[in-house]
Amino acid sequence: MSEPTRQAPDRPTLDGIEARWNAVWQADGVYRFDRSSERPDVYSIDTPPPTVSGSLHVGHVFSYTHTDLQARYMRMRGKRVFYPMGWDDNGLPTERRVQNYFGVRCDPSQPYDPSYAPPADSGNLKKGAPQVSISRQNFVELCQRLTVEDEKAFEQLFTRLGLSVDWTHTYETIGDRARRAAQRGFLRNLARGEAYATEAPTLWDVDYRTAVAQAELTDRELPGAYHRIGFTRPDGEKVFIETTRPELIPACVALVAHPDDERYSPLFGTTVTTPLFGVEVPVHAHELADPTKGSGIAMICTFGDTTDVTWWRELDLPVRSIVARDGRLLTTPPDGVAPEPYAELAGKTVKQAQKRIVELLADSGDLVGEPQAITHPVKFYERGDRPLEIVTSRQWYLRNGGRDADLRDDLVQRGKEIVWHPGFMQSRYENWVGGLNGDWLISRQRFFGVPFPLWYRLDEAGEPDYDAPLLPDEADLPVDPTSDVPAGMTAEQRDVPGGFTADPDVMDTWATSSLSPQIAGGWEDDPDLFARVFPYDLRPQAHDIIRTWLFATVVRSHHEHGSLPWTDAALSGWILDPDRKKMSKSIGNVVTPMGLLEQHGTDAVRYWAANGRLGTDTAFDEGQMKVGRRLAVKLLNASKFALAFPEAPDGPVTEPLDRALLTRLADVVDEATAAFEAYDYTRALERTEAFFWSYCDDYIELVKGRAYGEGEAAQSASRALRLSLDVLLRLFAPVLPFATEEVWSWWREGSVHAQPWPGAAALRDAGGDDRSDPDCLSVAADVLQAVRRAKSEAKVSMRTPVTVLTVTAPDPVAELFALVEEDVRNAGVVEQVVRERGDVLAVGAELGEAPAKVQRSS
RNA sequence: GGACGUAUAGCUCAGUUGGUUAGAGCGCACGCUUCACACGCGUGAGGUCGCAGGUUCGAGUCCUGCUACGUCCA
Repeated sequence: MSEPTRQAPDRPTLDGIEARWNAVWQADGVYRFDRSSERPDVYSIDTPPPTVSGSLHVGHVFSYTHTDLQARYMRMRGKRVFYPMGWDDNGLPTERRVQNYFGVRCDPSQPYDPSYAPPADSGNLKKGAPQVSISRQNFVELCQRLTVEDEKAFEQLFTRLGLSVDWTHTYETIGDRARRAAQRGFLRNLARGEAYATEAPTLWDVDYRTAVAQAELTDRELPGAYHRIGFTRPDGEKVFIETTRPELIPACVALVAHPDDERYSPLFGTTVTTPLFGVEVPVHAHELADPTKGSGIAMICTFGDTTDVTWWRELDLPVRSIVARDGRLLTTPPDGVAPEPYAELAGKTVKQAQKRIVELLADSGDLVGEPQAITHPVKFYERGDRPLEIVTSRQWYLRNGGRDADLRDDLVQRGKEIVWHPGFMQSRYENWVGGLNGDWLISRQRFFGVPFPLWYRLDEAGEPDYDAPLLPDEADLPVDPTSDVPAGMTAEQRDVPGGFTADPDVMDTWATSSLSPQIAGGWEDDPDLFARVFPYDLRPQAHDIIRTWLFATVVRSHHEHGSLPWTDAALSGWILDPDRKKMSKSIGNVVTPMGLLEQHGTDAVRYWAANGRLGTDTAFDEGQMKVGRRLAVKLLNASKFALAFPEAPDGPVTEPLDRALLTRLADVVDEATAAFEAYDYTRALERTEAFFWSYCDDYIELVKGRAYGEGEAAQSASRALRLSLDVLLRLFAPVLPFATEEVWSWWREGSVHAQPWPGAAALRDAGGDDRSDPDCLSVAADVLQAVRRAKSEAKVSMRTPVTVLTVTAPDPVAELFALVEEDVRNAGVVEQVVRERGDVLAVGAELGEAPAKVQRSS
């Protein structure tokens, strides 16, 4: 540890302050978790693991600062803070990046090659370069290799931001511990019947070629067109439907209208024939058919949208699939569909097929009139580029209340048990849980993720037996079923009849990150640690992922532990650009977090972040950072002043002005403490800051003359200055960790961040209990302000003497003024004071000669 | 269409359980080299509290309706 300078420097500065104190904090382990702490003394934080592929942006700086403010407060309150950090390097973004960087492609059918080395020209590959197939485990190793670099950069930024994270507690969502936890969690879900696999129509991204979950959907408005198309009744009459997806006519399995729709009720139970393809399909009634939409009768296809799935299931219709997993039409038509004209559609993309089929319909006369252009919401995977299709596939699900009212009620109840900051975020949670329409689809047909730890026996025909999967022992986790072999089998039996095959899927990223409390806390790996931190105290995160990360974490904990994962959830808002839109990429790219920290200083950026209340979207405002920097600089300078006077021997604070100051500060301590207890760090800062500015502008000016003097009055000033500074530094420490530590080192031992949070009692004792005293400070400030106004209006220097100051006041105010008259005379350069009685406070000032201008000595 | 949130000075925001004349910072204007600070200090101007009703002795604050914006969900 570097030796503190033990006195204020001549010219205090913020330059270089971050690197200096970070080094000291790290060396001293100021933020290290004391794992001998018992649970009641611990404050544990379920830190969000940021996605590693990509870069941190201003929004991270914002919300991670919020968490750190609370962590620092709790630490000063005497809590042993468990503040780990995780990296979410598992998932699609990393996968894509590794493919491009190393020129590789994951092929789970490849065996693991322990000696594999990526191409030498990694990182400089041309676009479209051929990709080498490698095993999943090799691919995972490359992912880990690449993300290590990013994680270093992230740690550097977070350190520079002053996060009081314990960097000895980190994890990666693709790391061994996380994979072990995710697989163990899954196996236990499976054993309890909370996880199950089933073959069903599933929303499918044709580019990523994976199933996606409800939570990952987003609606986008797209242009489309209603095509009015005739179906033929047995008697030759036409029935017209209107559809935006005419290309699905070969997938049509029925028509449907509302049961009360008299236009179509005569058709219920009859059949019609599809145009072009000549398939006979039934006409059904169903409440979900909207009589006001289009012609009021719709075609049901397998599958155009989720309503089709509902109709197909409830009306017990056959499957006639035409869209393959790559988004192209299947090469052979479904049963019963005429080979012509299907043949020329086979292999086309959905879009190409639509164009051609519309031409065919127009030629055949089945298309009536011009297509009517509309815009309508279309479901996309949130990362996807093309609309989702629905394909039938075998997928793993985790019960989350989407198909089970009792479980849903339990999870809603869990939501009520969480203390939400701010409270209204609870309704976001309830809306989401109430709107679930299926269980959580957790399998993904991807590679870089946690594999499902399962194998299936193959029968003599090579068909897998899904009903009795082969499971690994928990002690062997994590496993990669594509490389590891189930007990009692040999590698030679892989993928041969009578042998076994691996489950090919990986888990959704959320299925791992939803175990972040378990992973960070050493669930099962380190039961001693886990017992000291779980359930956690705080889940901080942004409000947009309540439906994903927050809800998923609650589900996992509910199933596994029968409890909440944490007691409190703090939801940060968004960063808005100056036009009040969500921070755009262009601004986000120009303004890098590190650049901001370097330009304004960390404390300044934290000050801006601290001004954003939980749950409130906040404008990106460099002006606020400049204000924050001024505050930090001011703190250095005011501290230098307060410490400029010799430390008085222990003794009472005697002067009324000093006693008033301490009493007022006691009120601020109470308010700031109450605010932090309610996770309202913004109010705590606001109160502290307002006090501090009047401290500088009024109190210091008033006390200055006396402090430069000698005797008991000067000693009272010195004691009050040091006592108040000591408290102010601790109040500011969570927001301005660097500036406060700097000042602390000038005159105190240890780190300010290891000090107890200030209490009001000591200040009240020192300030005395005379209830009328505290107001003398505001009377002094009022009179001083009037003196300044007189000088300002006369446009003269503040050093201009006041020859006669007339103070008119009612008796109670006059008595207060009498207590501080000497301090006011000093501060205002007043020669003579005349007191008069009056109903309201009024001040008159006769100004003397302005002092000669002096050359400023430097 | 539903849920939630927001609307106060040119800008960013406070305003607690209703209670004197609605506050702060930034910006602006005018000044001041002042012995902690020119990365400073002082003073000042600036508001129909989104709109319309209602409750009340009294409404920025409570109730109802409406409008605009944002987010999420259909």
